Amino acid sequence: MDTFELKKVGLKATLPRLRILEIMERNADRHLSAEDVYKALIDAGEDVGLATIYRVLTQFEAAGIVERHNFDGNHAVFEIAKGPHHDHMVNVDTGHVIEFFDEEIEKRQRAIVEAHGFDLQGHSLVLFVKNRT
Amino acid sequence: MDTFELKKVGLKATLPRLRILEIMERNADRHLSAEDVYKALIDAGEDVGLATIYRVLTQFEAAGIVERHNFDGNHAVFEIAKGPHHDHMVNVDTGHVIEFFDEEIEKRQRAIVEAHGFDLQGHSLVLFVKNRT
DNA sequence: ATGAATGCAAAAACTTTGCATGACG
DNA sequence: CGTCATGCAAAGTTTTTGCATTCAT
Repeated sequence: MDTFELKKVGLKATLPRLRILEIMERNADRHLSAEDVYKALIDAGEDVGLATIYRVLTQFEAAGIVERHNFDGNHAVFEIAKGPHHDHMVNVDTGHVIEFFDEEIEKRQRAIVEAHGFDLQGHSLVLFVKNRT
Repeated sequence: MDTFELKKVGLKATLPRLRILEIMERNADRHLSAEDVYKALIDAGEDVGLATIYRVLTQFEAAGIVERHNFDGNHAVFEIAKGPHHDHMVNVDTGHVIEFFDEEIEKRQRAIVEAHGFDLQGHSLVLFVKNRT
């Protein structure tokens, strides 16, 4: 049960939160918008409000349970925070999202930030790609 | 005069477009929202509509005159497309944006995309940093 | 029991669009 | 002059908020 997962981060184990967490886990390989989660729950016969999805996903983000991304500037998508950090490649033809990790890039980022006298808090890297013709 | 700059990319040299281009050039070191540009023009006594700012900035983007960024997911900012490509560092304490370029990162990006069998169309890299305490 | 969480509807924030008028080439 | 661009206002999207009710502990 995910109940413990929620209590662990100080969130009451309410039904909507459990359902949303289930959806996110069941779609661990995808990036879902708030609307996507909402539709999935409505389709499953749950009685939930879109506002709750937004509120809960924001709480999950703060708790480190999910990550929020803005691949396009129009709407946010969420993915469950599974294991190690990774960045994303978006296929502009299909919309598909591919995950990748490159230690070299991570290392350079840290070096650059150091050199400017800052601490790195986080980063967002998205590569926009096309199928090779 | 910027008239030629506009005609060069196939845009009629209208007054609003010239004014907007001026603002962008005068603030080449900043990242302005559509609202910022709008206010600057209103303050300068120009009679312009916010819708025009959005339309023109979108055209400028398509023409390669400006670049659009989404540092946060809430609103777009624009900067004049000056010289060579660069990425951005956002100071989360102050909101300041610092530009940087790293050939190593660029190179790795190309290599990663190659390895996945794609063509790189573009990328978005933002480092979120904090003042060292 | 009691404070937190929810659903609904309304509002907010940003951006786009329809249309009549006005400006560019 | 014909067309394209503009301003205004209205509509569209996505996300947030207020409030009465319900739920978890």
